[in-house]
Amino acid sequence: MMKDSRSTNLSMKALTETRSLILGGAFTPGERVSEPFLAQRLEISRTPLREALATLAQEGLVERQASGRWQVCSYSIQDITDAIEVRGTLEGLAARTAAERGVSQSMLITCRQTLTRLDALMGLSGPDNFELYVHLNAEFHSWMAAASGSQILIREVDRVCRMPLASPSSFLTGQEDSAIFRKSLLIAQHHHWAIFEAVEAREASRAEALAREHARLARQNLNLLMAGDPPARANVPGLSLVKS
Amino acid sequence: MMKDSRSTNLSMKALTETRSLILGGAFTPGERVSEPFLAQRLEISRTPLREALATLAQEGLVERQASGRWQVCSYSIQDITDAIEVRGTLEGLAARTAAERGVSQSMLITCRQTLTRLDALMGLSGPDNFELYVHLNAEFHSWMAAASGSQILIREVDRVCRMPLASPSSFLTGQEDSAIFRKSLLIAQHHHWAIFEAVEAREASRAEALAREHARLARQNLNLLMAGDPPARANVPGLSLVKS
DNA sequence: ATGGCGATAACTGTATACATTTTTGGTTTA
DNA sequence: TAAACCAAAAATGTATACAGTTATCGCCAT
Repeated sequence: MMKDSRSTNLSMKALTETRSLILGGAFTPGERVSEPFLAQRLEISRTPLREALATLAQEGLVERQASGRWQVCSYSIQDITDAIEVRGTLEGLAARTAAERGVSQSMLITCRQTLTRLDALMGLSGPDNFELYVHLNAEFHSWMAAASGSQILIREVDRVCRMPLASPSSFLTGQEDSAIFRKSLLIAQHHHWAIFEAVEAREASRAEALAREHARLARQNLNLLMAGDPPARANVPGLSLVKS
Repeated sequence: MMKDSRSTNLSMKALTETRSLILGGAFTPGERVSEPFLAQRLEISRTPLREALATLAQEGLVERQASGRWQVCSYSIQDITDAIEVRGTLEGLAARTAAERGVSQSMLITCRQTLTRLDALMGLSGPDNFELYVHLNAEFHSWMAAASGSQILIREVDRVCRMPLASPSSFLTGQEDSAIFRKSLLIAQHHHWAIFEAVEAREASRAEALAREHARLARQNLNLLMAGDPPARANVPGLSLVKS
C-alpha cells in the first residue's frame, strides 16, 4: 500500500491552513506571529509548522526577521502591480514559446474546448456559473504555461501565480455584480481566443504581446477595486496584505 | 548586542554546504540522499538540515519523492536553455521598467563605474582579473534588477539566478583560456554598455530587447561548452546536474 | 511624562526520541 | 529463472526537551 505522505502529513495541513489564514486576513500586514501560538491554533507541534512557514516565506506570505521571528508580509499596490506584470511577462514568454515550438493537436483541442465552454458562460450569471468561470479561466492559464512545453517555465509561472494577488483568478471572486467588471470578462475572453489563435497560427510575437496585455486586465481590475467601495474589497483573498 | 541568527545558525550552514556539494557534483543527478547520511556528513542534526533541504527544493536542486525521500534534481540541456531564457526575459522586464520609470543619477553613476572597470579588464588575463570580471559582471546584473525599482522584480530575478546554470556567472568560471569564449566577453561588454545607454536614454523597448539578447550569450556559451572537450566542463558548477 | 534598565517571560534553534512507513535483501514458490 | 513475499533495517514525520536569545514590562532616574 503506497501512500503519498505529502498529502496527508501535518506539514501540508499547516501549509494550507496557514496560507488560508493569512490570505483570509486573519493577520494584519506586518504582524508578528509566534510559532507556539500558531502551532496551538492548528493543533500541531512546531516541527511541521516550521516547515510550512519556510515554504510560505518563499511564497512571499511571511518573512523572517533578523531575530528569527515570523512576520506576515506587507505589500503596496505598486508591488501587486509589479507582480502582475511579472506574471504577464512570463505568460507572454510561455505563449511565444508555444507558438515558436508548436503545440500538439490534442492540446489545441483541449484549449478550444475550454474556451468554448467559457463562451457559453459569457451571458450567464449566478454563483455556480461564476465558480465555473473561475475554474475554466484557471484552466486556460495553465494551458498557456503547459503549451510552452518548458518544464522550467511551467514551474516559474506556477510560482509567480502563488504570489498574493498575482494569479489570474485573484480579482474574480466577489466582483460578479459589478457591471464594469462583467464587461472586462468579455474582453478577457476575447484575449483568450486571440492568444489561442496566435499560438495555433505560430504567430509568436503576437501571442507574447497578447498574453502580456491580457495580464494587464488584472491590473485594471485592481485599480477599479481600489477606487471603488471598500465593501467590494472584503472578499478578495490576499488583499488584506496590502498596506497603505 | 544584536546578532543576526540567520547567518550564524546551522540551517544556513546546512544550506550553503549542501548547495556546494550538489553544485560541485558530489551526487549524481537523480541520486537519493537520506537525511541521516547528509546530517552526519555535515555534523549537524536532522532538524536544521531538513529546513535547508526544503529551501533547496524550491531552488530546484533537490526534490521530494512521494515517499518523502530526497532526490537530487536532474536537468536536460533544454531545461538549462529554458531557464536562461526565463532569466533573460525577467532581466528584459527589469531593463524596460528601469527605462520607463527612470533611474536616479547616483545609480547611473554607479553603473557607469562598474562598466568602466569592466572596460579596463577587457584586454587583460590572469586569474585575479578573471575573478574581478566575474564579480563586476554580477554587479552589473544586480544593477539591472535594482534599477527597475521593483522589489518584486528584484526578488524574482534573484530567484531565477539561483537555478542551476541560469545565473549570469554560470559559464564564466573555468573557460578563461578559450579564445572564442574570450571573444564573447567583448560582445557581452558591448551589450552591457548598450543596455546602460538605453536605460539612461529611456529607450524602454530597446533596453528590453538588448537584455534578452544578452542572456542568449549564456545559451551560446552553454552550447559551445557541450560541443567542446569534456575537460572544459569539469569545473562548471551545476553542470553535474545535467543528464543525457 | 519620558527614556533607560533589568528581571522575567516567551520565543527560536537545535538535538533527540519514537512511532510509522518505506526500503532492502534473502527466501520461498510457481 | 523470475516473481512474490516476508522480516529486518533504515528512513521519514512528528513531538518534545532544553539551551541560548529576544522581547516585554514594570521600575527607576531624569
